Amino acid sequence: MNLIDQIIKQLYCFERQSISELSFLTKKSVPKVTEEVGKLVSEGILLEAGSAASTGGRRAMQYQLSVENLPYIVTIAIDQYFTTIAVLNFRNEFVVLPNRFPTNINNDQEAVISITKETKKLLSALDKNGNFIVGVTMPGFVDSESGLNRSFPKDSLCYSIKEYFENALGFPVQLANDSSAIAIAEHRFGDGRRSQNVLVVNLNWGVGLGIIIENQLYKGHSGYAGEFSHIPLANSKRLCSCGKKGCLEVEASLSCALEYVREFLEEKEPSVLQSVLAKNRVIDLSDLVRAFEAGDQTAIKAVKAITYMLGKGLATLIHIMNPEKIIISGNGAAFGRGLLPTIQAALQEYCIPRLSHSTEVIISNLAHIQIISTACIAVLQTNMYQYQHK
Amino acid sequence: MNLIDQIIKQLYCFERQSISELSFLTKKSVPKVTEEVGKLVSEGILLEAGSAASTGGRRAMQYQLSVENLPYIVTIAIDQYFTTIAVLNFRNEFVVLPNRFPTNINNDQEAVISITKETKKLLSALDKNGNFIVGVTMPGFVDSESGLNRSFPKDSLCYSIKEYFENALGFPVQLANDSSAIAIAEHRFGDGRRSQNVLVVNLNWGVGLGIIIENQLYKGHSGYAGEFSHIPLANSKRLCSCGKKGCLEVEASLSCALEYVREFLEEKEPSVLQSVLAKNRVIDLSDLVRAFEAGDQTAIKAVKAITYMLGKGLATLIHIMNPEKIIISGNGAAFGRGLLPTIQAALQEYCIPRLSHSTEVIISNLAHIQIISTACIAVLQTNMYQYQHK
DNA sequence: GAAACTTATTAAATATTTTATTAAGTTTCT
DNA sequence: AGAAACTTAATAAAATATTTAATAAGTTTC
Repeated sequence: MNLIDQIIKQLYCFERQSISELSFLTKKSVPKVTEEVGKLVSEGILLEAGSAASTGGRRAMQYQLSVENLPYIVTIAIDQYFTTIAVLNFRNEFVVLPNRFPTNINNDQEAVISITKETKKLLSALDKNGNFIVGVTMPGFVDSESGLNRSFPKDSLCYSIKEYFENALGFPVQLANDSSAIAIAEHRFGDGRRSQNVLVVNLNWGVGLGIIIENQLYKGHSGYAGEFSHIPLANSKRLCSCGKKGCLEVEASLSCALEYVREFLEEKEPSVLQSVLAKNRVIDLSDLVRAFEAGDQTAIKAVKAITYMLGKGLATLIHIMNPEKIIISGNGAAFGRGLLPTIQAALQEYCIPRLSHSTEVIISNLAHIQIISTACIAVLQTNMYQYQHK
Repeated sequence: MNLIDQIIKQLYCFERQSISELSFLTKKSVPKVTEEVGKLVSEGILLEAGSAASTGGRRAMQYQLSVENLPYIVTIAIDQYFTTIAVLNFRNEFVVLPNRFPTNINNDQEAVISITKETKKLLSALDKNGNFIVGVTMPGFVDSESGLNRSFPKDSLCYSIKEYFENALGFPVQLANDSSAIAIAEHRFGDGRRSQNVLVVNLNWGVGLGIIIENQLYKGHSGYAGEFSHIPLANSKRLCSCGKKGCLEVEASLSCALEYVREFLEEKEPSVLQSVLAKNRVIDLSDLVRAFEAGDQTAIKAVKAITYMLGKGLATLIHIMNPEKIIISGNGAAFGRGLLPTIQAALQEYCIPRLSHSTEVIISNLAHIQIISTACIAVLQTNMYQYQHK
């Protein structure tokens, strides 16, 4: 990774920075950074952005990216049941607002084809002289380098999905696991910004984990680190899709919360959700969030149940990793700070106080986290050096 | 850490290396390394050690440390019930053979005083013009940088134990947690030598964990990473010293194995250990190891019980960390490869196959691991630059 | 409002790395 | 067996980057 690439990426994450800040961030000397920034300014990729606030001496010139001369970022965020497409610029501003539509990843071929169609439709409406980069995030054993999702059989379109999208769309594609991407985004743009060691939980239909160590995503030996979903947690009889019993995923995921709600409603518990169920025949996540925020006892009971088990899982994480922060992100973060009391109760029960006290648990407040995180990996995994001469 | 310091430490770990190997290890250029090695040779700290085996071209000159011009390493390895003292040179050869004597760390003052006495006795018999470095390893929440063991109250001699030993002995002292030190030693001298990401389990009276990521000990936010002992593991009623139930420590430690043996023998199970108990009134670890190796069913039952629970704990580690290798080290490694079948059985039950298959579990075969590891941290934590001018 | 103090920028000196060259030892082919 | 071709190590020269010092541009204090 060369210096120009690094400078562009730092400015993508931090918007406006001075030479000396960039020198610190890239660990290169001031004269060297000055030289490279000069080049980028003369090529129209960087802009002078006024002088920085006073720190007691001569004020530093700040620089920012010139979004006009950089490509648009097409984001394709795939989860178990939905896909969201959007287009952003290098300031993370929406060029095309998010479009969310149902896709079942278990119907892999069908899902990929409909995603391709939607994306093409969107791109044809836009014109940027083909200056696009594409980011794709999805669950599974994803290998970013090779662009493969090894959770699918080799003949599935989802297996060599990077290659598939590159051929179908005609632009460079970057692929990442959804939880890994969210971890990176929370560390760059969210509450993890000032921390070197952060764990980010992707509370979603499953429960993912991204591990940031020394400001970098920890991938493990074969790229599968963070398989939090399937750690043995409870002596329950609930069977997991992986074939084992007592996995965290079947005790602490959003799917699990919705299932609890379904059970409770079947048992005729009084709840505002009874009327929603009657009307829509189904309870979805936003229904549950609204009921939870409104103080509905059934909703609270279901959410508390998964949150407590999540907390028990976090206790194990804290003991092993001693992280500075744990950020609860993903769709489940929509429940907000109301999750914290139950998590803290579980930590109190399962953690050595000295350890739980040195880790801060935070609920993410980043909006559109799946899209932002997809844009983030699109940029960070692309070699920006190539844009020097355009 | 400057280059001279790095070169000395690399040669401590790898014995004999050529310029180009050192250049690779230190990530510095060949001319620079050549210059520094030249200095060290002229000062008598390095010796030319013949040319390397042929690799198809001109043979490289190898260099090694000149132990005569480097200090002796005094190692003080403290565990829950025993302390072992030894003296080594920079080739990890014994200058004074290990001396193991009982010390109860819970009687902190008494233990420290008796260790000091033994060490002084040993040093006075030796003469190296006061050219010693001292390493101390012990269990607890140890902070190597400040030299404090925060598991003890502030007025205990064990709290500011580095300072205490430095004053009492008059030589620089390096302090580390026992499991952290063992992890570093297994990574430098043991089966973890060729791996970047290794987990080392210190199977002892408790169960410690040292995490090596990218060839470095991972310490976590406040230095307490690897508190494997107290992760919630079982729904058992056995109470842990930490006040919680179901901790790994009370299900998978050597203390636990000995307790099982005691119970089994009380229940009059036939065993070779019955006669040992009758003779010595107590069963110690070496008795259990001998019985286990001899195929004694009671010994095997006790060891299998803790090993299975350890395996369950390892499953969690593998899911989260996806390590290349897990090395079972510490006193428990004395049971040898006989531990593996039970561990593998537990992994099969609690791990996703894709993950367990990508991690290799190994039983350590390093002799004197606690002493070697103590020497290792004594050297690696000392700034070797100072020895350039002596 | 000048003097003392900070900090950014630029210039010069120093240090390091890269590249090219030369030396030394292996292998291969006749 | 012995020379030619091939590797790799060690050294020298050139290119590059960093450190240090000097200067410029603001702030704060008295």
